[in-house]
Amino acid sequence: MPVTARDIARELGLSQSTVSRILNGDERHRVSVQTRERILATARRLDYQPNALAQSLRRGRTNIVGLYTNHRYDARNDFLAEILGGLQLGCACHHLDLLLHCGYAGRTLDDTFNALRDGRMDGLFLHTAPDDPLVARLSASEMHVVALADALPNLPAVTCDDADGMRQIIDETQARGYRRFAFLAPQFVLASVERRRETWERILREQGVPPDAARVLRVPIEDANTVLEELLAERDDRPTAVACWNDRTAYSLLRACAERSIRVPEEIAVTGFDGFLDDKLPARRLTTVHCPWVDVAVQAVELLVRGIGGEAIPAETMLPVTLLSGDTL
Amino acid sequence: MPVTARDIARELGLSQSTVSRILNGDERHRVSVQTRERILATARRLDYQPNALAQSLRRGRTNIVGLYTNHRYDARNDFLAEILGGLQLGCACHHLDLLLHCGYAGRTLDDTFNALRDGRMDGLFLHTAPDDPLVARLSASEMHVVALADALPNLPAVTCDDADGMRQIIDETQARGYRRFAFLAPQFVLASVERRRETWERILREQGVPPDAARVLRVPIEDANTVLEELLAERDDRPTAVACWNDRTAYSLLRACAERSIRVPEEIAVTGFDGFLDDKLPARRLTTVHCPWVDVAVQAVELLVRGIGGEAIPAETMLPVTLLSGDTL
DNA sequence: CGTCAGTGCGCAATCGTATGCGCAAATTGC
DNA sequence: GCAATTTGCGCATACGATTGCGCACTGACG
Repeated sequence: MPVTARDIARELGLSQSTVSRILNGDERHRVSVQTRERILATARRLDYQPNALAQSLRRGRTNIVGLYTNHRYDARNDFLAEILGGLQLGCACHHLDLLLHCGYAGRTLDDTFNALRDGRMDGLFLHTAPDDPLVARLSASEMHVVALADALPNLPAVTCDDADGMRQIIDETQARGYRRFAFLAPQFVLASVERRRETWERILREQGVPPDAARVLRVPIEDANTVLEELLAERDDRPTAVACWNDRTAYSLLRACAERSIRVPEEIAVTGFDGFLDDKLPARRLTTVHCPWVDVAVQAVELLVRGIGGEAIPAETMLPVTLLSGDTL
Repeated sequence: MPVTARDIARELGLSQSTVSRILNGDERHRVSVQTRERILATARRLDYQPNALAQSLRRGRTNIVGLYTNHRYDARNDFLAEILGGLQLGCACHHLDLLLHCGYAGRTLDDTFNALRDGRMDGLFLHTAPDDPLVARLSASEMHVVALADALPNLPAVTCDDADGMRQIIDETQARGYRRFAFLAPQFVLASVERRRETWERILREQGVPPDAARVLRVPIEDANTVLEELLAERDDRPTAVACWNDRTAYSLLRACAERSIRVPEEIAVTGFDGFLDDKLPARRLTTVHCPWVDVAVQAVELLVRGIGGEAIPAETMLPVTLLSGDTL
């Protein structure tokens, strides 16, 4: 059995409340120096560790923040790894720990929502689709929430300036004289991706590119190859500049090109988005946009902490991105 | 303010204990059907959600398990991503959530240890070095712990059969006639890596390979290139078959070879270890050993749950690995 | 009519800590 | 020497749930 504050009190013939006050350094409560020392010594000797549950229950504060995402953690999703690393960094600064909600199969929306508001955490980071019903439930609740990477309705968010990144890619692509374009988007909906796509479409339209020379293709996350090969199999009006929604998709495309002996960037230009993949991979250096996801997460922690502290926090915090020039454009 | 069980009781003129029993489906406590219905209806109407902290405090069970690792979560560490995905899967089956301990700068060993035993979690997954002082502290404590991927002294572990994987690699390498060997190990100590290295050294020794034809090189995790280039710069007795401790290191080596126009596998054979990196990367197919880290994590959850339930659990659970044949050997 | 089983529910302690308030003893002030 | 203050600490309750035990009432049965 763990040692409690009451054990210390009993041992010294004091009351539990006095022990508690000493251990918390309560200045308003006067205690003799000897008593203080005895309490501290005994606590050390008995290897006392306050019960965090009892403290949280009483204080109304757990020092735990949660992360909910509808995506899977795996090696394919290096984005989440970056976010997680950043959250860990940020949380460490504020002595917070991070609770990952593990949704079980057959859970309902209510189950999930309830698990997120049962008092175990002070605040929540959210990464999901804008139409996830959870978003509405959470924004209507008392919960402190910060959305990560993608803006969500009625919730504060920390994002990257995707639109600017996409603009830089297009400028560069146009400057090099490419004229037939494609954008590879995922099949699921992410606000940031849609923002990139919209920017891409708008700029090309503004520059007078005809609609049939600016195609958007939806790529399934698990099996990208089919779509990519169909794309490359086209003979005559195959796109010459393909902007991919993320680096992984770009790498898949590069591989497909290599297999068909299509020269990059001579015959086709390829660009990615994210820019955190290890450049030590035995791959060519991809032209991409670096999104500072670690910083995004760190910022998000700052905001959530301020939100929990009662401050108002800005609706959207957008971090700048930078173009990484490789040799695929 | 959240609704409590007392609120429901007050609303209905009942006692809080009756409300609690109904909501927990306590069969031994007889209650009229009408009362039961009224309680359930009111709970629904008031959108009641029991406070998890109070429940945990009383029940002595939090349904939270922790993960402690001394490594960073980031895109370079896809191993952790796999583990995390597996833990999430396993936890979901048992309605557990996962608490990531975020160590803050300047924390002492005691701080960390105390944070792990303050009652917030029922058990812990551990991934660290065998000489981490935390290991001894934890194995001496009452905490339920399962080590992940690497065996740790006096703690149950779930691992992969690295030795067998390494044996398969060596058999294949020898069969193809390579005669000068090197093993690339990381600079930090991981039990599983040392096991791979020992197997590698032992088998080569058994097969009569002279010691100077079986070299072990320690590679710094952050800057592998220097070591790799020194290795490749050697002219005459450069190794012809290099076994890397993981896939990332192997990919780095492949890249270094490509830059120096060294043909793989004609001039040098390269093998990896882990086998979960996306084969959609624009890289050649690496010969490697697939370690089922997701399954390892899922197994670990099963064991931890049984340990928490009071069952004795086996000291080491070793999962089989499989050789993935690429074209680099 | 007394008893006994069964029904329906509440009292109160407990988990371990935090904290407002009060009270006795010691000290000070005049 | 008496009041006023200060020192040093404990009582009791709260946080929100779980749970052993007991009590009142009802109906049945002999």
